[in-house]
Amino acid sequence: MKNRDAHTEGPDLAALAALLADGTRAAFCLALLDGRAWTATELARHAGVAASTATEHLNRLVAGGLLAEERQGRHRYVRLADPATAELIENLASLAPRRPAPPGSLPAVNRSRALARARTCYDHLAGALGVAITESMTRRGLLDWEHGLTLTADGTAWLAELGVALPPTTRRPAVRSCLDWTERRPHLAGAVGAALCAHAFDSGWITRIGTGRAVAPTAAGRQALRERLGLSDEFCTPGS
Amino acid sequence: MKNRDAHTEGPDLAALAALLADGTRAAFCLALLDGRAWTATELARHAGVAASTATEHLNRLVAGGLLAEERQGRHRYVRLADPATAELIENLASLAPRRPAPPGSLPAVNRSRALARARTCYDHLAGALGVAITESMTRRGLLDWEHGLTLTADGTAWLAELGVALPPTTRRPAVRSCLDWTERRPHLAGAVGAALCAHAFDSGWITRIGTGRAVAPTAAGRQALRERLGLSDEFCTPGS
DNA sequence: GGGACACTTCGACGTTCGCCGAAGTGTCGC
DNA sequence: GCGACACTTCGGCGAACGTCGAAGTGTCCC
Repeated sequence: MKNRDAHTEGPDLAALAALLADGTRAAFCLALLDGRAWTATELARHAGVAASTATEHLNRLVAGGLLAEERQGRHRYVRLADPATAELIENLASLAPRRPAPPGSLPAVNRSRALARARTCYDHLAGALGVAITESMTRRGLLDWEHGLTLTADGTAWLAELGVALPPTTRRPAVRSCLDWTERRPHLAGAVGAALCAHAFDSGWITRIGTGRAVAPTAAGRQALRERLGLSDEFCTPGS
Repeated sequence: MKNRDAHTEGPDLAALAALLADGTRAAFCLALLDGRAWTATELARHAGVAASTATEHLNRLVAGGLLAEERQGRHRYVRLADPATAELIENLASLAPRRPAPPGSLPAVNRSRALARARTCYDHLAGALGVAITESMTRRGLLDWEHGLTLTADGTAWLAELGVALPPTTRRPAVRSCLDWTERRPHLAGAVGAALCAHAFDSGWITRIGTGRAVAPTAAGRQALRERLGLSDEFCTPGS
């Protein structure tokens, strides 16, 4: 009989990691990083598996606490359970090895490029656009990284001037650095990152591309980003 | 043939999670969160597996990039690859379900209590002591959480007065919040958290308990923590 | 030089898991 | 009320994985 010190009370790391240690379940979680709710059938199609397979995987992810579900008639909607879960998926994604592009698939390459340009990372902006916004805010003194990441007084005023509504003080950090796994540089997350992203959608600055989590700035958005943050059009044009 | 949108270019989340989705490999990684290097035999004993099993698991963890290895004679030492890996394990541990204590095992309960009181969390202090230090620094205006976690000017001066050497500006965040999985409240991580922990060891304020990652303050440490941070003795006494 | 120690390799074994199709249930819309 | 749709349940199948012991290799110390 083994004497297993390792299995005393503590976090069951293996149980949590096992939830994500499967290509289909991982694909579901990455898809849900767009912040929206998907139906079981949508996720099955996205991952290329049978509906029965999708049901079984979703049951495990919900039971394990990573997803939350909601029934509407004959549809089963699921979403990531909470921001902490999204942050975990983001962290894992930033450290995970990259899967190479399948050779010769132009649609797939275009999708990857669109994701790299601009996407939602659960509830904030990511991709080259998200990183550019973060760097511009830093240059303009709205964010300060020197003694930890903080929103400066200028930053608070700037958000108020934009009409960005921050939620009342919560347990959630106001600003958080999120390592962008396509750009390999940080973009802004946390409550401020989420509020800025919501504002960008609400103001019609950005719009979704297709059904994925890629987004693109609109003409009004390009103008606003140029005026408010001095971003050049390179971050704002559709790629070729 | 399936049409798997999900398997286009992107992070291979499942491959990374699979590295940790096993009780033995998870136990290795949690043990290595003490920040030290362990030999293969020590890890095998800790996890209660045969040496051959340990070798095979370590090979996978090294190949997967989570561990780094070093040979010294007939000993194979391994450690966590870098702070980013440690942070990932910490994040997973804080969200993982808790494994209940085995019934009636007094040694195991004592080990859990010791870990909850004070331990190293890779390179910074965790447990009730780590959380208390963080809360006291916040009360005294050395840390500010309101617009993102930042070390204040008072905090920088305080560290200088203590003789805590901060590394030159690096890519690593100066301060980072780490959710303590025993206390369920945040403790201080990042470069400042690491420097404070190193100072506590160097100054003889804390000492390791046995071979695990539990630590305990010394008499000198208790006095220093009382004088410098106003911590009461409840955080500093060995449990009963 | 030889014995002990730390670790590795590999084949065998048992278990677990992902997948699917078929049959079923619950919901909607005509 | 019935057909279509979304989803679920379950048994079967094949693959993958963790474990170990035995045999082996490399290192140390007497």
